Amino acid sequence: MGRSPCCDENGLKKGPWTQEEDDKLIDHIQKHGHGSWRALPKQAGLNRCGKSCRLRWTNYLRPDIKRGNFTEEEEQTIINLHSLLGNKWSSIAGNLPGRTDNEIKNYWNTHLRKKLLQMGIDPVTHRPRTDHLNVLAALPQLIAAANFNSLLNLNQNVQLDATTLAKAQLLHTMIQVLSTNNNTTNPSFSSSTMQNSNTNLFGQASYLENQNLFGQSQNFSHILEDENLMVKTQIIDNPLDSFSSPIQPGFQDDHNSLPLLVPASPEESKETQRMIKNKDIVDYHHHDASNPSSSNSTFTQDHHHPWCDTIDDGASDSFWKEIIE
DNA sequence: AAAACGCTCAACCGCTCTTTG
DNA sequence: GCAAAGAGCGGTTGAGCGTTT
Repeated sequence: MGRSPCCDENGLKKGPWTQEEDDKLIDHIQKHGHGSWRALPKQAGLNRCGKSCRLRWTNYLRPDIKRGNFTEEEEQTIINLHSLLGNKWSSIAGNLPGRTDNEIKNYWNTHLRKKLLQMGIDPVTHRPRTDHLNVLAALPQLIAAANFNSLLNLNQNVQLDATTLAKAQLLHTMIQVLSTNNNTTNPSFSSSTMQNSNTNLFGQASYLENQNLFGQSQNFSHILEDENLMVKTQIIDNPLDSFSSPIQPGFQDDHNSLPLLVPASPEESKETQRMIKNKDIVDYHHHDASNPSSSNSTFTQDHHHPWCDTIDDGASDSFWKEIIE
C-alpha cells in the first residue's frame, strides 16, 4: 500500500496551527472522540487533512502530554532503550508517560546524540568511538567495570562472569596491543596520545555510571518481549551483562575477538530478531560453540568458554596488579 | 546594528503495517 | 488471497529564535 491520498488533496491548509484551529480540534475530539481521522476535519470544520489533525492531537494537544525539560531519569531511560531498540521512537515513547515519539526523537537528535558523542560514545552503536581512539582507550573502562565487583551484592555467578569477562577483555586488549603495537614509536603509545586517551576515557567511564549499568533498577524485560528480543531479556535480567554493550571496544571484527555478550547495535538487534523469527535462535545461542572466538556466540552463564580457564585463577587483586604493572 | 550562523522543534513527507470488505 | 483504506512510524524540513561575528 502506498502513500495515503489524503495529503494529496488540494486546498488543504498546511503549516503551523492557529489557536482557532487548535480549539476546533480539541472541542470536536472532546465531544465526539477522534473516530476516523480522515473524516474528522470535515466534521470539525477544519481545512486540514486527517493526518495533520492526528499529528497535531497526538504530538501537541492531547491532554496527557507532558511538556517541559526531560529529567535525568527520562534521559537515562531514553539512552538505555535506544541502546536496546535503536530508533524505535514509538516504543521508547511507550515507556515514557506523557512524552511523544516526536519529542523524544527531537530530544535525541538535538541533545542526547551530541552528549554521547562528546563522551566518546557512538550514538548508533552505543560503543566507544573507535575512529579517534587508540586501542588502549578501553583499558580503564574494563578496569572500572571489573572493579564494580566490589559494589555489587548480586549472586556470585553473575559477579564471576562479569568480572571474568572484563578481565578477559582487558587481557585480550593487552595482548592485542603488545602483538600489534610493540613498536614504541607507534603513535598509539606516544605520550600525547595517552593523554588524549585519558581525556576520552574519563568521559567513557562517566558514561558507564550515567547508564546506571550496574545498579540498573529499570526493568526493560517487557519491552524486549514486545520486541521479541527474548535473548536480550535474558541478558538484561542480569544487569552486569549490560556493560558489555556500551564498552565493547569494537574487537569483534578481529579473528581473535572475544565473544559478544549481546547484539550491541541496533543492526545486530535486528539480526537477533530475524533469527528468532526464523526459529534458529538455538543456533544463535550455540553458534560455533566449539570456537570460543566466534564473534556471534552469546555469553551466558550456561556457556563455558575455554578461554575463561586461563583467567579464572586470576580472580584475586593480584591479577590486576600483575596486569597493570 | 545587522548579517551570518547554529539550534530547536513543530510539522510534513513518504513509507510500512494493520485492518477491513 | 487480494486490494484499498486507515493508521502509525521514522526521517527530514524549515520557520523562528538566540548567539556570534
